[in-house]
Amino acid sequence: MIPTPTARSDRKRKELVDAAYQRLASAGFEGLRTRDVAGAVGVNVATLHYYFPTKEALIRAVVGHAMSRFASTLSAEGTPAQQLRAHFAGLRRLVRTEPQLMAVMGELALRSTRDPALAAILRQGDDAWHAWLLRLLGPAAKDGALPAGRNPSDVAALVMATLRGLYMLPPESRNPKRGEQALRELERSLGI
Amino acid sequence: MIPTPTARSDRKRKELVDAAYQRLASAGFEGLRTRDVAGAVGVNVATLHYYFPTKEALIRAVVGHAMSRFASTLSAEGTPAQQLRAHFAGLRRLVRTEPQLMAVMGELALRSTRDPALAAILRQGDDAWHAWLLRLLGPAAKDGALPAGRNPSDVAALVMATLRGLYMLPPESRNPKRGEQALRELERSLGI
Amino acid sequence: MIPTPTARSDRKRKELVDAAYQRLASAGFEGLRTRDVAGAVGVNVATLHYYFPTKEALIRAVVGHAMSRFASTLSAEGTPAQQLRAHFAGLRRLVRTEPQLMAVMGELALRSTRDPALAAILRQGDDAWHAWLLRLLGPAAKDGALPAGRNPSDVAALVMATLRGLYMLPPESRNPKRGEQALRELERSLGI
Amino acid sequence: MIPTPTARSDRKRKELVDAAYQRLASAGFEGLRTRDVAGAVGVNVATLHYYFPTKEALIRAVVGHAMSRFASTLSAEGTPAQQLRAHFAGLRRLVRTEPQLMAVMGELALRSTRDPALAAILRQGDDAWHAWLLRLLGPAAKDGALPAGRNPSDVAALVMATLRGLYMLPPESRNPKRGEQALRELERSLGI
DNA sequence: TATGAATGAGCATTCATTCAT
DNA sequence: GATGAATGAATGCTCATTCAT
Repeated sequence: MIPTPTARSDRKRKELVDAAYQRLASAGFEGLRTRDVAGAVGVNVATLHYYFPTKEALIRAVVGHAMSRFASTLSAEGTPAQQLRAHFAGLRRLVRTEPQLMAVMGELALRSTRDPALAAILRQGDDAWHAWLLRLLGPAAKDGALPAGRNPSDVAALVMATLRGLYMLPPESRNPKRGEQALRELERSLGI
Repeated sequence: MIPTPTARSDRKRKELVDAAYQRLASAGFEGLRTRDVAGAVGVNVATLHYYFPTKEALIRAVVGHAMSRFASTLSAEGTPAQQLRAHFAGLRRLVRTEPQLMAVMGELALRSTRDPALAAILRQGDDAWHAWLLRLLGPAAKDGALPAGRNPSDVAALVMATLRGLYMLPPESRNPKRGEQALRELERSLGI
Repeated sequence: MIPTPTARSDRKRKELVDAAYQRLASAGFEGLRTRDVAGAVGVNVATLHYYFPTKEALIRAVVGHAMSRFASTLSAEGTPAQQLRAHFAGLRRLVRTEPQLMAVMGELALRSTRDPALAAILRQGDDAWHAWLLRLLGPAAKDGALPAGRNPSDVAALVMATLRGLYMLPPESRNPKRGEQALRELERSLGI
Repeated sequence: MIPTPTARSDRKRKELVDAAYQRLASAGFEGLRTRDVAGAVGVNVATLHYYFPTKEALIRAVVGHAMSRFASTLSAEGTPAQQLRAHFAGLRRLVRTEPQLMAVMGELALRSTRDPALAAILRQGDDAWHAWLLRLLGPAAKDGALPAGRNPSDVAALVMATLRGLYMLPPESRNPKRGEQALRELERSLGI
């Protein structure tokens, strides 16, 4: 089937968003240039502005893309314990197969200080993540899988903080082996 | 005593570094401008370049400043458990009294992807932090203060990852209450 | 009767010219954009370029439109004195009902410095206007309606200069009441 | 005497304003480019922006320059009739020696439709011009130099409208001889 | 030491124009 | 006839850096 004009146009939009996403991951907001993004897709800068009126609009689209990529990690099946394990495994895999995502999330998080709209979006994602973890940790607490006396909500917050610390800040800034250590220890403390 | 030329010169260097540090915290690398830094100190941009040949050189000095500020958190006295408690309390206080430091550390961490020299410096700090925690957690493990079977080195890595996640990424990107929850849970899990 | 393709095509051309005319009046050459003109008619910019190969061609058409609108003021009936009075009244009315025309004429006049072809067209209009006034003022001079010793050609030139000064330069640049004063005084000096 | 830095800086500012003034006269607002202005002075565009933060600021300075040039025509000595004659002669000379001024005034007048601040400035100039003419025409009316029954204020308004029509719209848009005719006739009607 | 003045290279954005469909 | 998509060449403005004084 020949793609309709709209479909082709949609594809180019996505290509541009993806190119911007890649550049944001590799160069940061500091080094994000519309010309580079356009060039990566093989089009003129003016074409980029045909699809996105401003750089800001492009960035918003990248934010949406990153958030949806991140959200995809939260879908799983099986028992709560299995899902939790799958979540950790999924993140590990994601970091290996698409390290850009975490770099982008880190950039977005840092930028949220100066961009209230972005902050709101990130907080929404944060809430969704917490709610999702809570659904898994609640039953685990009843089963006794979670050490007695631990509040599932607090545990979820701890898990999130740790995973952020591990993944949203680049491994280059740490001793490489320490990431694996921390993750293992976190899993152990959750009994998974 | 009248400050010698060198002493006065040193003071101006420090003023410039501090101004750059503040701007980096508030505007990020993305918004760091030499003119603003010079302006904050009340001197001409050209003067800034007299003290720091390039923007890069200024940034290096800021890195040094931030690292030494951070290292100062690691000095403490008392029993290991007391020191650990003091470390957490110190970080909490630091975040309140000098929130810029963590913002700067986050910016530096993200930048380390594109700046091997910076990455090396951050890794050194990381190692020092880990060693310092290990000195506190080792005895704790022997005392049984740490739950049985937990490897002090892994626990230290977990602590570091969590604190990074909590402090080096800005609170704007999270649900505000979740930070305190995570920190409490971390302390609880360490038995402090 | 269904309009033939050519008739429909002609109508669209006119719509575009009129839209360009309106934009020229309100935004000046400085702010005249082909996209805006096309948008005002509800068509794509490419469609505009189907009818007018270049922006210049569109402008030429606007010039023609403006000149013909202006020429329409010169048709009148009655005695010379009546016609002269009607001319003044017509201009007054025109300024009220179609202020764009004078704005456009002003823009064109200013542009004529850099556009010899336009200058030639305007001079033609100028000559026609002068000839027409002369036809009215000549008899008036013989009747003694014009003060003795006044050369009708010179008087016509004076009338034209004054009306240009009053109408082709926007009222915003003057004290508003001064326009009516000048016009009244001009009429009085002509004995009408 | 060696010019102080400020004096040299002032000179460059003036050079830039003058270059902008010339470009505005020759190319209009439509064709006014900061790069051209800078180039005419032999400096980089960035230098232009060192002196004038925005193009608008430069334009404001040009407005001030043009207004003061224009105001200089209003200073004269002698009897009212002599001054009036000198005013006309001065304008004639100005048009010959500095035709740019009138072109610029025309551009400013046209722009005043879209620039309220500019409109206010032009109206001030208009008021000053009217007041000045009134001071000359009032005595003339008493002397009987002005035909009986003519209101000096109205006559002044007529003079201004005519001179605007003659000078602020470029001669290219008219039959060249008509300008001189109109001016002569105006002078004759004023008895000078 | 300090600065006013200057700049090259670059940046996001604009705009008339083109062309395949 | 009409349009969505694309672009080359600007355009106003920025910024780290240089240099004569």
